[in-house]
Amino acid sequence: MADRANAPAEPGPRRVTKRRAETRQRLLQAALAVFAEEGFGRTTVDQVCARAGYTRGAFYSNFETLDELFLAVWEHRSTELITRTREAFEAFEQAAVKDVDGVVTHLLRAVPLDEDWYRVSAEFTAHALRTPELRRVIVEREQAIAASAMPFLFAALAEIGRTVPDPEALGQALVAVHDGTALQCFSEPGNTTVQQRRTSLFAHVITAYSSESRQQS
Amino acid sequence: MADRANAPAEPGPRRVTKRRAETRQRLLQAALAVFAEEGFGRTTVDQVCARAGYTRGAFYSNFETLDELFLAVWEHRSTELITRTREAFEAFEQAAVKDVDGVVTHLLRAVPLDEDWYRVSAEFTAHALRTPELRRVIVEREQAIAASAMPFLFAALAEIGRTVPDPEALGQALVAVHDGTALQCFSEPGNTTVQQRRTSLFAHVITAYSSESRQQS
DNA sequence: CGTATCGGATACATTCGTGTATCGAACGGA
DNA sequence: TCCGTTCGATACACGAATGTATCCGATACG
Repeated sequence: MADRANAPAEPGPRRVTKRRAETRQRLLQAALAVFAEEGFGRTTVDQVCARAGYTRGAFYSNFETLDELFLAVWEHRSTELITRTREAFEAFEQAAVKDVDGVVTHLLRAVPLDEDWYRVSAEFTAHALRTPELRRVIVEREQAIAASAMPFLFAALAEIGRTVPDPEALGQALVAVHDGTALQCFSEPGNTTVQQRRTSLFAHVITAYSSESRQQS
Repeated sequence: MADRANAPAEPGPRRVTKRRAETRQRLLQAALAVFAEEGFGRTTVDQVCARAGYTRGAFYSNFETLDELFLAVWEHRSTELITRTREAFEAFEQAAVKDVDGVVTHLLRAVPLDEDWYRVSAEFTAHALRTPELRRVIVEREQAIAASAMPFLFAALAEIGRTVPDPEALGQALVAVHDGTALQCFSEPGNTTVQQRRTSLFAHVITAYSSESRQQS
């Protein structure tokens, strides 16, 4: 009650220590792995902690409920992937692209296909649709993805003399195509045809949503 | 032990009665609803039985495990949807289509968007990726979908003078687009723009994967 | 260094779900 | 109508996961 220091009615932990951040991090990492293996719904607090090298005490000291952890894991990992993608794009900066296929190659190389992540996000998606306050989280994330990747795509297209009349429509289309084709690739891992079709679907969509402007830069 | 009648070492129930089929059916139906609401992973045997108006005895008399029920529900519902779609197509038989947009309209009207089903199948998908012997089930289903719907699509396209060079590629592309856009529609229910974009994405893809042959029929 | 707070470990009580074994009623065949 | 079989209900025992309360080692700070 009689807190003298800087305690303005904040019930959270007063001083966030270094150790705490480390623990939290390891729990997030472990949870992602366990969710991918067991499924969120069948995952137990103990499994996550064991995989991270803790006991259940660590969990209850950092999270209230498994749902909270699920959300944290998903947000953490998805921002991580967005960052990684942007970095990959920046690395391509000066690489020359000649045509739409070249753009697609870049795009697909920057956007990784991660089966573990697919499993987890598929289940999170279903979970979010069941939880009203989580719906917005999903659309925000999709917008963030588009906002982060599109500029690079435009730049690449501009290089080959193409412009995009309706950027948002293309963004939405590409996200849909990415999500939809991901499953196909995972369910037939060895099948190269599926992956080629994925590539050409991207090419077709990008072509359809962009138009030849004039000269190449 | 000393079974005299027609018991050729078959451990399953000898005579499948009418009541049994009815029970099974109601369990499947109830399970679908509960899975959609609670998620498969968090669903309990008792919840399913209660919703169907039974007690747990009914379940254990019809299924071994929840996983088995999950698979049964998914297979039942997805074949049901395939049938329904084909019927919808057949009803359109003589309706006149003028252009690609007309074809898309038909297509989207025949293929329903069902959020409950999306939730369940998303989770089933993740579940199947975790379970080696279920991967093939998914690809088989996707092939069945394509095989069932494509003929109608070709017929409609033929009517407006278009042919499809690579049918399988188009089938795969459309399934991917359907799956990918479904989530977008569900996460922003009120947003009509999203749905329009979905429609035009279908149109673009169909256009890109078909070519003008000659005259209309 | 010494001390106070923090963070994770441990122990405990409790709830919840499962699987099985048994019972009784409905059903189907003659 | 009667009898045997089937199917779902009920009861029970067990295991597993949760949440909390408490303890002790680690860490930050003066």
